[in-house]
Amino acid sequence: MTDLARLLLEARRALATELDADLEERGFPDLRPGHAALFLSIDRRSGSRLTDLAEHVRLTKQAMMALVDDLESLGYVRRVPDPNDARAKLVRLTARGRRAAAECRRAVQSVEQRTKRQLGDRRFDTLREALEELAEPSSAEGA
Amino acid sequence: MTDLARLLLEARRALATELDADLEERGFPDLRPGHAALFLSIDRRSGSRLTDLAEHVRLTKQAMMALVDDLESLGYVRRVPDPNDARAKLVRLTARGRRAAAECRRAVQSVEQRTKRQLGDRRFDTLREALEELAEPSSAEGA
DNA sequence: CCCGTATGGTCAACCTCGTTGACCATAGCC
DNA sequence: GGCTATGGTCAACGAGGTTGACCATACGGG
Repeated sequence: MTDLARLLLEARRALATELDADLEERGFPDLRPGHAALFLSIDRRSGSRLTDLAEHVRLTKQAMMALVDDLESLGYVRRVPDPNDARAKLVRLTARGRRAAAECRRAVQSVEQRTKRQLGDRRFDTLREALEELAEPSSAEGA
Repeated sequence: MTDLARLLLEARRALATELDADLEERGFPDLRPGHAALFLSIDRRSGSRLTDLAEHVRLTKQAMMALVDDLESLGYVRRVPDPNDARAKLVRLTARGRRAAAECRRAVQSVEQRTKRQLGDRRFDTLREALEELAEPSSAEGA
């Protein structure tokens, strides 16, 4: 079991490393896998709220904040006030951000395709399914 | 893909949390899942070298050191000089350590059994297999 | 016998990815 | 008009690792 846990960690790291390398090849060495998830979730036109992004990616808003801070300081994203809610801000892609988002999609696609090829569609699906079941909080019930 | 990575993380966390809770119920609230791996790897009679433990668990020796430091300060383990090699030390279970190790084995077994039941043996095996393939460094080749 | 290299353990610094807790400002209901 | 809920933010921390540098001992070859 401890090795299962370790395998989960290592598999994740392998995937992350691969995506990272892919992103770098595409000219975005400053983007890390975590950012990609944000790029895939953000609304391309109007932008998205921090809270919505966090929820979509299943992160705390604080964690999402850190990602947005990164991307903002790198010039991929800008925070603009939400016209409909003075508390909120919209995280909006800059022109550069739109390019990056597009490459992220491709990079993610590419890794996913390769993984599917490596594993075969059936095992890939089984893997995802099994992980979803394990990841559910309900797993650890029943003392 | 980014969600696959996330699932790997979450699945791992779920497993770790479950093991942690199990360990606590067994009276070892100060043990964390990382320690369990050590307990499962250590030679119960003569003890094991740090390097061997690290290798067995696929950790750097520095990371293993931290675990051993923990367990030593908690009184589960002692470092004794290796009679066959003045450079080396043997990490040896104390009496308390032996009890803890036994409970760790049971806790790990228990989580593993439950997981197998949850997933079914076939999917469990597929999962492990798939993870092993993904975790291999060879996965990310070919730019 | 002595030297160079390999190996075992250790220290220090750092990173990623995430968490919880506390707060403030604005929303929005009654 | 006040009360609670919500959006964003700051600060601190934790787990679980990594790399790099080092020192002492081991061990093989001249």
